[in-house]
Amino acid sequence: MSSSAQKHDVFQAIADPTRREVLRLLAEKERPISEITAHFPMSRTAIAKHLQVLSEAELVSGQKVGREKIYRLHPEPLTELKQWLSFYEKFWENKLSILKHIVENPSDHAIGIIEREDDRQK
Amino acid sequence: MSSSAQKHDVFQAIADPTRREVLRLLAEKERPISEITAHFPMSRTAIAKHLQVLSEAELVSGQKVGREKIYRLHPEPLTELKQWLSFYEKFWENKLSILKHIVENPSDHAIGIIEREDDRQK
DNA sequence: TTGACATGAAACCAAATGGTTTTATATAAT
DNA sequence: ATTATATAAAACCATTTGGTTTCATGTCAA
Repeated sequence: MSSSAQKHDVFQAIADPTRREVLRLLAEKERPISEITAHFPMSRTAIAKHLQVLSEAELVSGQKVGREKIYRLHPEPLTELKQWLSFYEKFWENKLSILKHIVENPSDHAIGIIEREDDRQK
Repeated sequence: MSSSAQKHDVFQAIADPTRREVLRLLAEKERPISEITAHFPMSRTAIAKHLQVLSEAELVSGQKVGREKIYRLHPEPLTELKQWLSFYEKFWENKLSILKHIVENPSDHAIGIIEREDDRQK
């Protein structure tokens, strides 16, 4: 895993479940690497690399304090994700609202039958 | 790239820029593989594999019509992304609103503002 | 000052990823 | 019937990814 900047964007950064869990941990509070590592069944080195990826995406930043390196969440880049999502929201919200309408008005979706029944009665 | 189901989730599916562009194209209208391929500088086979990944994440589905396979967008799985994002929204929106407030009221930015906003939330 | 602790850095590795080319098969059009 | 079109499937390949182990370095504590 190289350390050059700009190699990972926010989409790639959140693709990995371990990294998403790291973000969740840092959302609670800032933590040193070893404390983060304690939550996972893998080595400190592996976590350090995940932090590197998150750092390239600018979702976290680390500051050395004494012999520890304290990482903290930096959620702003997620706005890019939100923007990307908003484009698709209209699509699925439309679909879901149609579904919602059917569920809330169970009589409506048999209109054809009802009209035919009315016709018969005439 | 294997074809077994459940191997790719929505987070992985959208991590690749090509796949995001494929989604955008399918948001406009449903299209056969070759029409999608025409928008990219890579082979039809490569695009077919990307469609496979998107299909595993249930973001698209393909239906054979004659000799073509027509793919269409299936945006519902993006709700998972939206839910995941909503957890972090409060963080950055808080930060941005504080910044906005400071920008709009240059006179009264010391610490007091932030502490007062924290108090309101308690 | 001597360990113990927290991290950094490098070498290594297997598997996944993102692409290619080749070959085969079904359908449409002439 | 023949040919062109659209896709499928498989083999192959280089690079990236996600992990490891090992060794070096800086810092805190006794």
